[in-house]
Amino acid sequence: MRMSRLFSRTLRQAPTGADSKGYEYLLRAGFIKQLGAGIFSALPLGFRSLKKIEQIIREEMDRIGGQEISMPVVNPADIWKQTGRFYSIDKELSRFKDRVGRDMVLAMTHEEAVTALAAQEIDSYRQLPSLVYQVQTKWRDDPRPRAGLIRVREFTMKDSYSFDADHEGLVKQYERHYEAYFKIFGRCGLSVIAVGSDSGMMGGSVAHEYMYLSPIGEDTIIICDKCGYTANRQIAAFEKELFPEEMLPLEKVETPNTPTIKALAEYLSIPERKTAKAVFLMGTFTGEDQQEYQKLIIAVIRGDLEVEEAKLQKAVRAKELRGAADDEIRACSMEPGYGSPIGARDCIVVADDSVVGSQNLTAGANEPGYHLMNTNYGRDYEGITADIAAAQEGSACSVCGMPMRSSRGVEVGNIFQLGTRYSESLDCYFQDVEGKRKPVVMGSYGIGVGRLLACLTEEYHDGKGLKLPITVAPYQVHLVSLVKQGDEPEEIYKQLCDAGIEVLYDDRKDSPGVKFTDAELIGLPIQIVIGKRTLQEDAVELSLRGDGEKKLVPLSEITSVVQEHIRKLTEEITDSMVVESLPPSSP
RNA sequence: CGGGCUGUAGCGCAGGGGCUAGCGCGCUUGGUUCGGGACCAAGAAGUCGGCAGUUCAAAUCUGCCCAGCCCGACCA
Repeated sequence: MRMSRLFSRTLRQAPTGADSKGYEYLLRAGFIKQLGAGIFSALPLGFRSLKKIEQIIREEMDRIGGQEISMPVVNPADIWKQTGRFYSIDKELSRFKDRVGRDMVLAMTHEEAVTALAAQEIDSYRQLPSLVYQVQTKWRDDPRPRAGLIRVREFTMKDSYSFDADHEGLVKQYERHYEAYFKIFGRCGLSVIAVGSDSGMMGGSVAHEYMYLSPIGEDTIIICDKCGYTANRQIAAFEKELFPEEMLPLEKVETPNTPTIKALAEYLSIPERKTAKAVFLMGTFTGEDQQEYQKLIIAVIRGDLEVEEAKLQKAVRAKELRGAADDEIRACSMEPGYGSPIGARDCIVVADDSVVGSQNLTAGANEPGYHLMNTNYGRDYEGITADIAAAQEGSACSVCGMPMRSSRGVEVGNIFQLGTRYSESLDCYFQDVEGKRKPVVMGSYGIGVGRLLACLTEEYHDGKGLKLPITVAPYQVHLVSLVKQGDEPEEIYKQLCDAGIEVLYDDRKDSPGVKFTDAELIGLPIQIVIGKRTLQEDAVELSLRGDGEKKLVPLSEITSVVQEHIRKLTEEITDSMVVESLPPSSP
């Protein structure tokens, strides 16, 4: 491609709002352009990178037996009603009516569509196992898009769906994906870790997320360096130290101006672990009649711990949680800042293991300025008991007991064992060897293509611009011509193209400085400079992005030398690839 | 959805009741230059986010709306 003809251009200054370096360079190098909040166009350079990522994904999906298909972005709402997600998902799912008034949705994922499709195609065990995938646009009306391509509303996703006759089959396909994903990310040059995750709105039991560890990530990952346990904090287990004691009688004490655990512990001179904290949330539930209703939830946890809302939401099976307002708390006979489940009414009490296993905790008296000492679960109040505590930096690993660390991560892929939830509700059944009708056992597997590119640009840049790995860079070679006369540049360009090498050829009439700066900004892995000086020696200058080392290459050897570099650079990526297998004891 | 900030030329910004709305970069034309964001000259380009109001007069003041960004809520 000639740069004089390139549709996009580079920007000297980043548009405002480009807060991360990766995003800034994507914009400045002319890879992407924003159209609206969380809505982006891919320009030629960005589009080429995205295509390369997709190609890698296709190859690895094909390798594990995937067959590519394409499913519609617009779905009739019926199938979403049948699985219940039309009702259970909030505004993130965009709905509209067609001209006849039929309910339609913009697919945010394709479990419904693929299950409806499989229901028509699959009727015998002989057709199983099966695996289909697509690279398709998704729309999710995220309440707050941000961070460039990391969190957008419209995006491209590779989603695959496995169909099996039984759970063992599903596990096999799941394992294959588990490894294939490491190959995909590895070939792109991104190191990720797989962590156990919450299955969220997908339902199902086992799920993993692939995390690119970075401070810009919005997920918190808990990692045990000792034994290798990793999990999203939303489900991360940890060992809680309990403090069992003989129960003592309740005692009401005056505790002015102590609405927080910290203030209370200081006022009474007791450690925070001797207190019970009440966290009030309003949960949205769907009743048996499909009607939504709200109910206050009081989560009780030991004062030295924090509530993990995802765990809590799971424990109470709420569709949604939000912080409760003060008057909503008072409506249930409790007092914000001095609250406890003792004396509460019309609400759901959830007690963390920590308050079940530790006695004589100081909790609110539901009266401003007063607390109760020696409250005890079971004697003074009851409710659902569960682990609803958030693991933190330093929490003890539930497997080996060592202190764990926490890290931020970006979720670039996920895999779910769905089971039969979708096949049952959409009537996707097959006949087994014995002629018995059974629901197909399904798995669902996603990779965010744009998000992956965003992570790659976060990982691969320096002060001057991008330096994407050769496997995903839009072109392999940046050919910079500094000479105004002679046919050499055109000949070299043609020669490289004819050899099947991907070349971005800077044939513009700009000054050398402009060309060098743009070459660094776009950051293609191999850079070739043709100058008067080099031509006098019948050579060009070749350098690799990042190492700054320049060497002269004779004109006659350019193609072979470039091919050798491409081979080596590609090899370096594949050599450093680490493919892990699904740990046998995984959740 | 709550809180905050910002909308003026392609990008980055200045101007903040008064007469033809500016600057840098970019763009166009001509010339010079030619290995690290060159120089000279001449140009093109903005209904100042929208609507309404106040005023003799609004980019400027007020209200409403829209859009984008940041924090939070939220989120496969």
